[in-house]
Amino acid sequence: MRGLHADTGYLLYRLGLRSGQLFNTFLQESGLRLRHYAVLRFLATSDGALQRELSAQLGYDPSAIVGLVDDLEKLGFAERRPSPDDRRSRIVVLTAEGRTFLRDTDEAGLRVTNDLLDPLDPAERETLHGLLQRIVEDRPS
Amino acid sequence: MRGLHADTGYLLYRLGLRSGQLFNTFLQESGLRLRHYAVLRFLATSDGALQRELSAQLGYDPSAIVGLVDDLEKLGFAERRPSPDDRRSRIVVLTAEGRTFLRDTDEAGLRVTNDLLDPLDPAERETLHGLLQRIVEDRPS
DNA sequence: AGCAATAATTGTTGTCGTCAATAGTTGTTG
DNA sequence: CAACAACTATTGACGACAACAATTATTGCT
Repeated sequence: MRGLHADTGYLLYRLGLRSGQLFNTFLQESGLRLRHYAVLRFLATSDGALQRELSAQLGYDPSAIVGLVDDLEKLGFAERRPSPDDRRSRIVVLTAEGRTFLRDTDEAGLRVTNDLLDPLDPAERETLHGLLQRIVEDRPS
Repeated sequence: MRGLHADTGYLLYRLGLRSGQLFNTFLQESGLRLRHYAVLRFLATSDGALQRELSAQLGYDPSAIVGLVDDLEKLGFAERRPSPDDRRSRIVVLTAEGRTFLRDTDEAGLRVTNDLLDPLDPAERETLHGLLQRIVEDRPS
């Protein structure tokens, strides 16, 4: 019988852990963690999102979003604005500082990924990326 | 700027989480978790391993191994034996019950992985597996 | 004999995910 | 239009989990 190392699902699990660790150590100096970074980058694409949208799109619990946005507000990278349509909702938007931060750390983030994918050549990375994306998109969460 | 979803490292992180969750829910009924299962399957290949070997090979902290082996012993799936060479070390071996458990759950485990990789055809799964294995083997931990 | 290194263990800390509960607001419908 | 159900953000609690530091017993070195 072969070890669990041979199973693709387990490989994904192990690599996911390692990837998360790499990202977190890279973000450490800025006081953020991976989840903050994910929120920031999502905000950069959407230009304003309700917290429940962040929750749904990123797969984090609504209660987790609260703390993340709190932290980002404290750092001045994002802010909550009242929704004109619904007074229950808050619209979270990226600030100018947040945008600057993203631009400054963009290449550093890519370097982390490049480091992880070191043993693969560019074509293989492209292949891997495509396969992973197909799996993710199959059942979004 | 594209969202973090587009980054391969982040995709790995997200899929790793999902894969771990799937495995854990599958193992739930047996009272085990993913890490227990990894230990069991490693023991099945090696027929006896020191705890520090489990730690090194599986990438878990030595202190984590203690609890895992404790649980496996309580369930009767593994046991600690004194090492004849070194009284500090314990040799962890799979019991007959542990072997039976592995045989019974083997196909269920494969089904979990198949479920996760549903959108990929067999050739693509092989490709993905090969790429992931290359990354894992590059810097084992 | 003395001292550094090692194996297993314990304890601590911070993060994470999930779930329950609440306050305020909106939508529905009887 | 009044009562009630559903929704939004928030708070709080709990267990699972990973990463580290510290401890004990043992071994190897010299």
